[in-house]
Amino acid sequence: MEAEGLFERMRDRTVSGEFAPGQRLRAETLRADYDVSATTMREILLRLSTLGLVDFQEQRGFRLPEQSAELRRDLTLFRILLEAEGASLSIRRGSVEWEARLTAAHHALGHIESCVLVGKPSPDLLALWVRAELDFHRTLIDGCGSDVLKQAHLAVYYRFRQQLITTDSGFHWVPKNIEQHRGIVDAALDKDEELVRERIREHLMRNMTDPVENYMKVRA
Amino acid sequence: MEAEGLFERMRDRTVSGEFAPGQRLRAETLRADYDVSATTMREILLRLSTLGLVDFQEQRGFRLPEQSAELRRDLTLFRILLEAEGASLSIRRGSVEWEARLTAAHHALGHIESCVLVGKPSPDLLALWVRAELDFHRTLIDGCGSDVLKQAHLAVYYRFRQQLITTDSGFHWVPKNIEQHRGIVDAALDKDEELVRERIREHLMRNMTDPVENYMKVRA
DNA sequence: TTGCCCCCAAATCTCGGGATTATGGAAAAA
DNA sequence: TTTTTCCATAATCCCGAGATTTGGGGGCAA
Repeated sequence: MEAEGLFERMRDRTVSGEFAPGQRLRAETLRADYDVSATTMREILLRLSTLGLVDFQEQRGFRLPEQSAELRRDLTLFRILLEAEGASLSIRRGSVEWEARLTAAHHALGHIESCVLVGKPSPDLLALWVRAELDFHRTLIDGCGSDVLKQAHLAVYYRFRQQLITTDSGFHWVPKNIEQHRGIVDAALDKDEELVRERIREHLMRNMTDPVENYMKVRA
Repeated sequence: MEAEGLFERMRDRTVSGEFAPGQRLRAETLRADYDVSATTMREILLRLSTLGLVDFQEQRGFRLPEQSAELRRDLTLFRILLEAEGASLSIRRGSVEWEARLTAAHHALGHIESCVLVGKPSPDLLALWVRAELDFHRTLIDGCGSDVLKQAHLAVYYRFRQQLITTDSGFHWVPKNIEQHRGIVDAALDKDEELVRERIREHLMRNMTDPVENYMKVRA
């Protein structure tokens, strides 16, 4: 079976909220889901552990990382560093094609968030939103010209998402999210690097200032 | 056999210059070096590929990444971003214990570089220098309080080192290196964040401005 | 009751083999 | 001579099973 698709699918599962923090991930159990051997599944889990999406201890197996406010804060600050720098570089390099893609990604994300506002929060809609949000933030730094930065950002994004699998079921933060995204795009199109940095910082900081008590688990 | 030690040993080999850029890394061949099976070695190589230290293509095996000036530039700029930010944060948090460790790491590195100046460049001395240089740059950001930043820095450092395995055999750059390291430490002890950032940038930029033609392969 | 040690069930780790796929050279056609 | 096709060789990839280690429960002594 194609191992590369397996890797991405398992990566998505580790950040989707399907597993609880600290839960053991037994290769022998997961193997049945894709009809592969335990060895192959172990391979996947080892690779995920290199990215920090799975905890691995020799002779003691795999488990999902525990949640921690400090790690959440750490990942948030690092995302701010990378996205602020990446967006700033993207602006400085000034590609019209990048601006077009950014507005497109923002439009798609905004559309989904509008749907969230009126309709009921369904798991499908949440999945769509997660994908659109990732696409938006990746596009934001996509013109920076540094593959290394983009690669590091993607890795930290997944860890960040994993730490936030307990997300608000009421979507009460959506209005402010729409406003912040628009603000970032506007500042980017104005080529105001400092303002973009500040608004990215403000936008990502939200995840830390909102009290954890307001969050509810969403499991598939 | 203990797989964790294997991983670190193979990681060091991929950045030591033992293998040529683009060289194939056959699990079946490498397995003999540690008396393990090809499966175990494949596991190690897969993990290294996640870190970017080994190229992996399905059904086409593993190989050492090619050298490229663009990648070297990219890694350098990213190191500057992380080290400047990490050092700045370390200064801001102002731990006396961190300052002590920084001066200690600088002293150790300076001692080795002094030996390099007088003696002949031996492979052992080169290995000592590599270790001391890594230790110095890790210590520089060690007080930043962000495990995520430190982890990302270590990962990019290894990729950077791998791209520079073709290092100057004459060590003609050592005097300037000593001067730059001292300048960074002095600025750090003065708690001058901006100066530290500028000197880190200058120090790391050296690896890009020096023409590649001046470098000679050093193989064990 | 408490603490320590031993033993057994369960899980992990490693291995060699077999199925699948890429590679490279030779032969045939243009 | 150059290009294309084909096939033998060699490597990769995946699997099931055996060897090794961990964790926990029961027994014995204090």
